[in-house]
Amino acid sequence: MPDLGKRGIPDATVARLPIYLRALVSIAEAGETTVSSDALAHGAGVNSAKVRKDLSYLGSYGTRGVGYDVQYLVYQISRELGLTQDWSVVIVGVGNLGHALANYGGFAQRGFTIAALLDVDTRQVGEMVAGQAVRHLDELTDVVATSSVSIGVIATPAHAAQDVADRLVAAGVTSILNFAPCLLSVPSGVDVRKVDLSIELQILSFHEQRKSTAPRVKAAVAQRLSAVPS
Amino acid sequence: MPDLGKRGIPDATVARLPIYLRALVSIAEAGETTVSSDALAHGAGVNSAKVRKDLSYLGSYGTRGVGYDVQYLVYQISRELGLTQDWSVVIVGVGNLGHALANYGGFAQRGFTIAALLDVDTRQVGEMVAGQAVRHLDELTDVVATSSVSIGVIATPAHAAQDVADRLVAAGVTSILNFAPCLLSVPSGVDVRKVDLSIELQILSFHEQRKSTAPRVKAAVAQRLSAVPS
DNA sequence: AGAAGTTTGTGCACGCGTTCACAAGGCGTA
DNA sequence: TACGCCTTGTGAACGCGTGCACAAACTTCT
Repeated sequence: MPDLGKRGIPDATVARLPIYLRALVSIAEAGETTVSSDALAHGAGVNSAKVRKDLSYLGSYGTRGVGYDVQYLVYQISRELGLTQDWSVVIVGVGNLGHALANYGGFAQRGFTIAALLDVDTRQVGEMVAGQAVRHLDELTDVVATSSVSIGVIATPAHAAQDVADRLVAAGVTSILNFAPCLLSVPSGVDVRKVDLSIELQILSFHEQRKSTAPRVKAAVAQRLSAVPS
Repeated sequence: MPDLGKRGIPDATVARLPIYLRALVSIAEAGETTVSSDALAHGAGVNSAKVRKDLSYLGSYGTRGVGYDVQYLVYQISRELGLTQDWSVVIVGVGNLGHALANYGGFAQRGFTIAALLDVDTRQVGEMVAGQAVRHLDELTDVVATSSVSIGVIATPAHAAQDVADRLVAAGVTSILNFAPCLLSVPSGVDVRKVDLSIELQILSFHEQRKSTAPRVKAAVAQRLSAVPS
């Protein structure tokens, strides 16, 4: 039993809350006003026991024999995740990935406002991306102060990432989302999450190789897939 | 003790092997020919006991009193991850994210060859991206067959992702990397890994909120950061 | 050769997360 | 009201992953 001294939600549960949230929005759009743990589990790709246990960490928001009120649950999860307030984000590095992130609609949709796009490349500075002019990295401290930025996104090459992280921390940013393929060193109290595109591919490669070298599995999969050309 | 019936490497270990690999390459570039579990742990951001236990699943490749031979370890990890062979990859969806992925050097560098870039938008088809002409999604089956593609990357909007996944599976792809923010349903035998940009931000939001509502922590962090303006 | 210093490989214990299984509780119907 | 049906909430067991701590093994120095 996790020692929740009144508010200790397990990390594994926190990581699933956004998934539940997305499933709930989808269910709400389908016109449902109430949802069972089983239906939500199906929409989120997990089993129902996990859903019930996860939601129980937030409180007893369900009704036995009925299920959960969709809108109420959306609100409770949003509140728990801190999505009832807006967060200002800076994106550092306006290469291909920076462009993609700046144009990704999923951010604004969930209350994340892009306060600025920054780069060191003077050729990029001034260019319009996603409705904003790219500004120079040296303006970071100003941007963080005036827009109350608490989250920084690093979309630079690996060799520049640590320097950018240091600047972000010095400017007062306490959460960093790092897309650069490298380890970041930050003081305690600053959260870093890492998204690494090539690591995901390498993990797939591992499993793919095992399929190739396990002829029985490979054959079974091939046969089933050819038998049912969905 | 994990039941490794001769070759059962734990998932948690597999997920760390690419990190060790990157750290090892960096160590090799620094001119080191041998490395201790402690040094490798430092480079990978974990503790040394974990490094030793992880590497012990691959075999006894170290020398007591000395450490691990860097080049040999690089080879063994590469082999275990299936990186000693080239993998063909198709990228479906050539929006901002598709562009970023196509131009990301980390793929080719690790033996992942982009066999084709596909899209349904006829305005995109024919455009040159990362040295390749974008082709229409209908050519998927041909591409998979002629280039022996086993990995598909989905970089489309969410509403198109399930259809693309179905097509990939039907064409014979058995591993999928999904960037679309939705749940994919695939037959067993097909591996799916998901990368979701906005979920990561929401997890950061959760922790950021807890910092705000825990004044003691917040104050301590702020004081420490202002005292040491790195 | 022997002793001292290093570093690996691993048995063991602990803790977190998952899953099962069921009691508790609410709804609908007669 | 009483009975049957449905769904939540959770205690308890299990399994995986982590980290400690130490024996085994190799190197270096005297």
